[in-house]
Amino acid sequence: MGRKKVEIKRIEDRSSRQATFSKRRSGLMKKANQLSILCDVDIAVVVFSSRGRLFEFSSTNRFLLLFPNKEITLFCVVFI
Amino acid sequence: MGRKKVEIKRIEDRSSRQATFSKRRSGLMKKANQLSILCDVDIAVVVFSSRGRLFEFSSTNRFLLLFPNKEITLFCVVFI
DNA sequence: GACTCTATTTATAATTA
DNA sequence: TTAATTATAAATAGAGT
Repeated sequence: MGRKKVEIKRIEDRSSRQATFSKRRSGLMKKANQLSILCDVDIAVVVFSSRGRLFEFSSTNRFLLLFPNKEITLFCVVFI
Repeated sequence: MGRKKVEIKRIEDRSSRQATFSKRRSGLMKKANQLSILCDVDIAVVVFSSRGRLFEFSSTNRFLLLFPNKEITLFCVVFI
């Protein structure tokens, strides 16, 4: 989906990896949102960066997203 | 990405919705897997169908996927 | 419902501003 | 560096099995 075919393995270059992370993370959340709407299903996506930053998507408040503290040593998605 | 542009709203036709769910769910999990590998991050995706079936992807065993029972009234993704 | 096919849309890698 | 641009790879809608 770009100028070149990309092999699916860890991107070693730091800035390339960061750029790809930003783009593809956005794409993943978009896809999750579309799927939840098109098919009327509940979806949660959680992504942890290597530095412990958390990115999440939830299609519904039927998921409780719990963030106990900023260190995020434990993170829960609870389906209620 | 298909023969026609699709508006992002609930697909009313049952079998079309089911077909799309199957295809796009597979696509979403694939994208999650690629992102986790390319960018070396941890990802969990949980999808609940309207009938309560659960589909999940986890890039790592740092996520504990807890299934208390088959009824799945409560489901947890725990980041450890 | 789950495959195959393929026209077409969409995502995105590399580049440029 | 952050934001567009654009050429190309990839996903997928619809049809047929």
